[in-house]
Amino acid sequence: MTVTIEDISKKLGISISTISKALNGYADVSSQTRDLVLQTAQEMGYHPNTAARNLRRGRTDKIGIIMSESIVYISEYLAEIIPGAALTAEQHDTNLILYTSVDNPIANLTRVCRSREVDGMILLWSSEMRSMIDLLERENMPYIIIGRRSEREGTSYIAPDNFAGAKAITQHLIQLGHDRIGFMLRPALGTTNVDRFAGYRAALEEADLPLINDLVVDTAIEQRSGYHAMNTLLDLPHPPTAVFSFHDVVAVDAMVAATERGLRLPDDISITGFDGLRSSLITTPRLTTVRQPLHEIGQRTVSALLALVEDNSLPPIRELVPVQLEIRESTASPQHSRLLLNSSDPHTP
Amino acid sequence: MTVTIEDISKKLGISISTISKALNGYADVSSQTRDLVLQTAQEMGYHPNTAARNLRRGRTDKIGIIMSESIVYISEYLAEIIPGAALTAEQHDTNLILYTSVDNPIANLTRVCRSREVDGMILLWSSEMRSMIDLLERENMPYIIIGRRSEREGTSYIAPDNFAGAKAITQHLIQLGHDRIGFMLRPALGTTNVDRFAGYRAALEEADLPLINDLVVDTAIEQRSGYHAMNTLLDLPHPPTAVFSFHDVVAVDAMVAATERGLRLPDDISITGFDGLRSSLITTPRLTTVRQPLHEIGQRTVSALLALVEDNSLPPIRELVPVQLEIRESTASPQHSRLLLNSSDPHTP
DNA sequence: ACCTTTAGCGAAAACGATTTCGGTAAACAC
DNA sequence: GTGTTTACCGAAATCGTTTTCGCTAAAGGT
Repeated sequence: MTVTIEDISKKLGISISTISKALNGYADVSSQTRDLVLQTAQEMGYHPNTAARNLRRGRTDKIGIIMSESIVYISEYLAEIIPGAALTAEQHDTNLILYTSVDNPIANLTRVCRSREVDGMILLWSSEMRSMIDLLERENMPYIIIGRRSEREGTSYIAPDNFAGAKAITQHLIQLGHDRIGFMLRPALGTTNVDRFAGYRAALEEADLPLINDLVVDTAIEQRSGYHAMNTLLDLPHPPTAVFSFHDVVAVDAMVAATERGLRLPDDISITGFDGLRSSLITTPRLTTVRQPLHEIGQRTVSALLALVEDNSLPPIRELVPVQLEIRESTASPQHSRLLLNSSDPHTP
Repeated sequence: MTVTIEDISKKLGISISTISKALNGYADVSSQTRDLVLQTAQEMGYHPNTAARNLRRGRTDKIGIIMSESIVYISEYLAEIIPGAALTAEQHDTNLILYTSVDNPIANLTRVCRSREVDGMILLWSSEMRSMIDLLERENMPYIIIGRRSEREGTSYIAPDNFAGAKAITQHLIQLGHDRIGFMLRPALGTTNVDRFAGYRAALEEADLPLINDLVVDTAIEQRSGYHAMNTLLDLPHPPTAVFSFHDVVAVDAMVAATERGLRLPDDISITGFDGLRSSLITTPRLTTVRQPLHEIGQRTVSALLALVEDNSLPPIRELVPVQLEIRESTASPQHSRLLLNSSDPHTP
């Protein structure tokens, strides 16, 4: 059925070892036999059996990417990261294996490590991140965190520059004339949340604007949490004229809430997103946002991980990838905002 | 480092073969030693080496999904299919390997087949589909097409019921009172295009409405092709009052074109999508569309493929998955459409 | 003419599991 | 007491590679 190295050996009357060496570019084989072997292998359609090769070499040329149940559904984000990662992997003769750890992530990851199924692991955000890293360290499995800065010593990551992005978009709002700018947190997202909030705060500080606690509200991962957060802000006696949403999806919810209250976008209230997903392009008005180069993040993550696979004693790789402010139509000057004229009753503007 | 079956053997003073048999549930091992082995394996954190097991069993417990360069970027669609597939695979102790065949799909797929890297293959739409199938047949590799009906004899597929969906959404427009309904084709998509167009035509026929050739326009895969198609329709001396877009992304483009011409949605013109992607939910107004159960399609595809892996002599598996009409705010009665009042000059309604 | 290097090749040992086949001892049949 | 079954176990073959090590013959050095 499938052609093995032995088939070539028999056909050519050359030993198996020489065949293998010819195919793998060893020096102790004459160029004459090498050419013969190469050509015959090609003709016979020979490709080395993956399992046998992996077993002998102790290497699989596969890297895994593990996603927790919740992130499986954050599809827009993944949908851009993963192609970037897969394409880059393939350029290095490596493939991507998808792991979804629904029931028991740690047990699953343990199996993957101990069965030596992959050479390295990409970690997406997960609530079990800490114990996953513990495990990977114990098992001496190379890994890298994608899309999220980690403060843990020795870990590698490729993440967007959330601080710079958040600062830039806040400055944009300030330049438009806003001085009451809401911020929608996402505490569950750890350093991502910390950094974006820090960028927001830094921009306010530099402009000598106060940080107003009432204008900072939480959002959760569940659906439509941006809708509720927006309503909370608009219920304030003195609501903001601009809102920096933690990310695009939340911003879309927020736009719905604002529109339902009869507010005009962006004249009455400016709303921004973050991440630059496709969603941000098809709202009306289109969202001003910060675009993460997700495709590039996927690429660089794989490159970095493969470097770690080559040499696991490398110092940790930690990169913040520059992001891009995308000014669109969801932000404007607050000068004609009805929220300013009659701020005590935003329900009937 | 990693614990092998031999380590257990030495520790317990039991032969390797007995260990293996205990682990794999063979009958000729006493329940006493079985328990002992199982417990010891657990304690030692033993997991069988994947490569060794694959080599011996001639099976990898991996299935591949191959996507062509172009589809890599159709992210919203993939983003729902793939999680469904990955989750289901994992429930069957199988994992998904992602292949992106950029430069040379056939060479890539050949390698995957001949190196026996996977047990089966999922095929997404690709322009090279035909030669891929030829190859898979030759190599006797189980495969299934996802998301697209195939007319080729002997092939298996899981696809949405495009005909029924298209018919339902056209009937919805007819019931609203439209009698000039545009249709945006996507000839590149083969049977998908054929079926959706057939559904459209069937609905017209049943309602005794004529099929008007001018109202049927092409769209291509490139960006914004829906924008141009919409303009073509609106430039007609007698434009349609409703447009059935081939899919949601095209519909979004079409909405932009209509809005730019000062038309009100849905009063002046009704626009529908197809597929029910996230995009369709966040436009203003939200798109009436046909929702494909993408997650379920992913699940069923994997289940079917695994069945074929078990027994490749099975008759082909061909399923059309029911779809769901989602009526939202982008469609309405044409009774107040300005396109009807002044149909010769839609530019200045 | 003798010793040393070099080029090219093949035998054989891994890699870590699964699975076949035969063997032993106890249980059973008669 | 002999023959047969049964329950349990282990030796060894096997999957298809890679890689080490030794061998032969030719080439080179003096």
